[in-house]
Amino acid sequence: MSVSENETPPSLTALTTYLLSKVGKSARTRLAERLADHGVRLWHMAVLAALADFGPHAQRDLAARLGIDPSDVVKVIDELARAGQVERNRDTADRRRVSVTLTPAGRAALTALTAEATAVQDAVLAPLTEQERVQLHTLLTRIHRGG
Amino acid sequence: MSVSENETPPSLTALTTYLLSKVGKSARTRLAERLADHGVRLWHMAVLAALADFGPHAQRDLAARLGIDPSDVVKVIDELARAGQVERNRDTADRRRVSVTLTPAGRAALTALTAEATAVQDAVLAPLTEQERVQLHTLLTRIHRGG
DNA sequence: CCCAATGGTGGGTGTCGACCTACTGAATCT
DNA sequence: AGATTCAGTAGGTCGACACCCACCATTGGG
Repeated sequence: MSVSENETPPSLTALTTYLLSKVGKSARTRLAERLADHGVRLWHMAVLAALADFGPHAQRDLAARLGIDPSDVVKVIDELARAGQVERNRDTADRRRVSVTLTPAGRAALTALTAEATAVQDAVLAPLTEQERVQLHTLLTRIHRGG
Repeated sequence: MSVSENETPPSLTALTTYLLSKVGKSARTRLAERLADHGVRLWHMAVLAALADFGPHAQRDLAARLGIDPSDVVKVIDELARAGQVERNRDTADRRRVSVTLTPAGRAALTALTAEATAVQDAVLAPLTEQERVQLHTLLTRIHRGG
């Protein structure tokens, strides 16, 4: 039985693509696990964040902003509303639209979720110094905006 | 109708966790699409890479190295074998084991797939300078080894 | 006033990855 | 030889995610 079976093939680690997808997935998974303890998934947090940052949205606008299907937004909002973190109100001007608003409970939930995300971040970025973390964040931001 | 509905919530982009998972997913998805043109998925490439870098493996060892379930390795190897990129041979010493070997066709396939990965990489990392790409790769490598 | 377009809703589909179980043939231990 | 462990295999489950279509209420244009 050979000794070294733990190492990832260098052919893969040589590819930034691979590292990106691997590390990203690790971050994603860990975060998802933490969020699950709060009974939410990643999209719930994204919706709460969008509402906190930009105020009330029509559901259609939420879908556009977050890049998800409108019919999926419905389901996420359903669950957030059931948890009292979000409020649905028919738009008085255009009664087809539903305006979604963050409740105080929702804002509190977002704070808690953000704390979880930060915790995961500390764990994932443990091997890096403070300065390197900033560096990484800057690089990722550039990529994110550009692509 | 508000003007700015395209921006991602700052609450999210402030989290390296978020950027990591988002950018990582983007890389993953793009790569998967390219690989699909060759009729393979990510695991196929990983297996080919492992065989190229470390030589023949028992299927069990492949599973251990890549961190996937042995029963899933079977399916991947099935497909690679059907494509003639890999050879199954019973280990003469321990006839329970199946030694999996890379064929020349497999090596050629890996080269092609690596080229695709590099292409995706260029696209994803387009906003970065050469030096920054190296920087990013170094940081990711540290994280990958550490976590 | 009728018709087309729009926002929201419910339901269903397909893929993918991770996982789990039962079974086989072979090796190993006693 | 018998019992136990191990490698591989076939099969199914489950959750997440993305996507799609049909339907309803409403709006706005001709």
